[in-house]
Amino acid sequence: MASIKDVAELAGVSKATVSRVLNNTGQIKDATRARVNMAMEKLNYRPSPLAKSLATSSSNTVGLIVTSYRGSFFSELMAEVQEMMDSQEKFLLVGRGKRSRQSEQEAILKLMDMCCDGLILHTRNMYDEDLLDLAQKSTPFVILDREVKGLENRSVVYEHAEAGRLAVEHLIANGHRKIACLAGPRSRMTAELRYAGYVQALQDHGIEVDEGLVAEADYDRVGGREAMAEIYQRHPDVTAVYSCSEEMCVGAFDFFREHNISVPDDISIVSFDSVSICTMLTPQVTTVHFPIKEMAVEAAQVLVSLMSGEQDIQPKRFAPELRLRDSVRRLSVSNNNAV
Amino acid sequence: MASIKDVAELAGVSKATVSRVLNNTGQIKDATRARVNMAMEKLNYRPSPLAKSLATSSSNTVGLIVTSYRGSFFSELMAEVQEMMDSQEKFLLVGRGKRSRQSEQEAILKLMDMCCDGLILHTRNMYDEDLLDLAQKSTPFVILDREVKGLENRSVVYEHAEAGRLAVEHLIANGHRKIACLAGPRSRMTAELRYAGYVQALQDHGIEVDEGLVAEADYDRVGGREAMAEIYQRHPDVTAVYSCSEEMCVGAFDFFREHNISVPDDISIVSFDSVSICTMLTPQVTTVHFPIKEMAVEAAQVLVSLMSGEQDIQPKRFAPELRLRDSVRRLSVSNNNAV
DNA sequence: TTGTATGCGTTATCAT
DNA sequence: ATGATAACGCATACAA
Repeated sequence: MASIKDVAELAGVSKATVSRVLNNTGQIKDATRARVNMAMEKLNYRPSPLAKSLATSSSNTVGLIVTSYRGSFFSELMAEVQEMMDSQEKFLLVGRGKRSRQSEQEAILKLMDMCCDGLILHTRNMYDEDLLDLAQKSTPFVILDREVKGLENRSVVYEHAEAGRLAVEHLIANGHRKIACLAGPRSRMTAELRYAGYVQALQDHGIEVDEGLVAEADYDRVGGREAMAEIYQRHPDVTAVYSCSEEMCVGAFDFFREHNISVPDDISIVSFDSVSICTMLTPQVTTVHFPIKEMAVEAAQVLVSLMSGEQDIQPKRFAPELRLRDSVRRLSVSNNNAV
Repeated sequence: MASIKDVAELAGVSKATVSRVLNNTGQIKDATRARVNMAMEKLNYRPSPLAKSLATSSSNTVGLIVTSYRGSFFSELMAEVQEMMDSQEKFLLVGRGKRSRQSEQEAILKLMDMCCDGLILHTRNMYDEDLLDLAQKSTPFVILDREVKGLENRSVVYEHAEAGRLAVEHLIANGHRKIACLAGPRSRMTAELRYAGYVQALQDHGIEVDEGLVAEADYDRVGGREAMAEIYQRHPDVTAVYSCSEEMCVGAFDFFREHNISVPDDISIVSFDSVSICTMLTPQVTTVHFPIKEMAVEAAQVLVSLMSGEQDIQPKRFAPELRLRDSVRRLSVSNNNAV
């Protein structure tokens, strides 16, 4: 608990001088620098980040805000951001906006109170206007996986709709017409976009959208199983499913296992995927990859640029990519009872 | 950016009074309290946690230290701890000790510098003596998944060896004798214990330990696949495998898939598991469950008790539990070419 | 019930 | 090249 004062006394200099050697600022005689360093050593001195932050209104810290701490998706995101920040000697603070607009805003304020030098926002419930308001404050931030008009240069985005279209297109190209959709919660923009991609692909091929083939779940495993069950009950004749999250895909497999439905013989499936859970299933499932790691790194890099004062940044946009595996069967024309 | 001073002025009181209403301390006339609250409201006042921490040497914060941010194991741990701390209105700070003793110590010091009120340590490389030293300081902490002599009342432990024994015992009970072991890194105590359980079970049944059936990997998926390949090459006649981590189990399944080896027809497998990855595989694999979530909650609760000054706490001990599923086949006696 | 004054551990401005 | 000193925003012991 030695403070800068103790060091100063032991070294026979003033606090100011100690502060200078600490921060390598100003000109210091080698001899005194040595004395100061000795004193620090001897006292086992550790500067207080709290005091420093209070004095400078900065903290060598960046904040990451997410909606949940659960699952590999989050941990990979966090890991990538921290690793990027390691090179900047910055510490990562993470906060969680539960499921409400207000909660997310509070999390942000909390991190700002702690004087984070920058923020990465992977939030889901705040309004665009909230973000616009936030941009008025001085703390730089970048928005992960969301495009806000007016904040394009701070948004790291992914083409969810195009990704969904790609996935469903693949199913259609393989002769499928009765395609189920395991959709995410309507309230989430990205879920809406993924669903839009489904609709788009069907329309492109003149296939009517049948609401009975669509079921909504909370992006999670049990939700996926239940949604799959629901659809199967209504449409035992589905030949393929498009899953909007990897967890729901696992849930679908749970259902298939329980009912002895074989993939891809009895049913084909394509899923979104970000932490490769889909490659653990048997058979490995064909996916559209959502590159959360790369996006996290990009967000971190953009933030670093922002914090160092750069202005005109054009964050990379991430395009979807289809990863062909073994969960899609080509439907022979005879089986094809479509349009 | 309004400070307590601004509030005081606007309310026409002293800073001390504002501080009092802020912390609900002392006696305050309702009228003044109201004025102060109004002023806070009007100024959009937010107390600075930094200044508060500096003044009080506490922060309403607890620290969690882990070795890696990757994977569901970590995120579930973090999520559980945060949820427990929510009820205490405490914020969670998380730090990462990379892979060295020193790095872990630094992470701890860093969190202490931030004035964490308590620490949960899920570290792997620090020495027992380091922990003993740490106990001299005033910051309370609890050790997760490690038993340190002299710190039993701060250790939340799991019986890894017994868990391993249980798993292998199950294989043996089903007639297996040639049992491979996908072991974790020797350097990790828990890996060592899990391996010890393997040895114990074999010895209990008079089965000789064959080093050729054992391969070490880094607890991860690719490591598991490689280890499995290695063993298979040496011993194509293995009938069962004991996997010391769920990720390695996934890796083993990768190998099986590549070589058309069927579970449990061609080979049986039992694995450690903590975030239920093993239930995503086909067939679902029989596991010994490592209850990370429950242990995280227990650790958090013990820490809360510690922080509130309680002394004689006896943390719960966690016993292993076998979860029977579909990855183990009973070997008929005729197939049994063992001792 | 409220105010004054001091300290927490830094940085930073202004002298010297 | 170095020292004195005033912030930073809060808590708290002591007065009143």
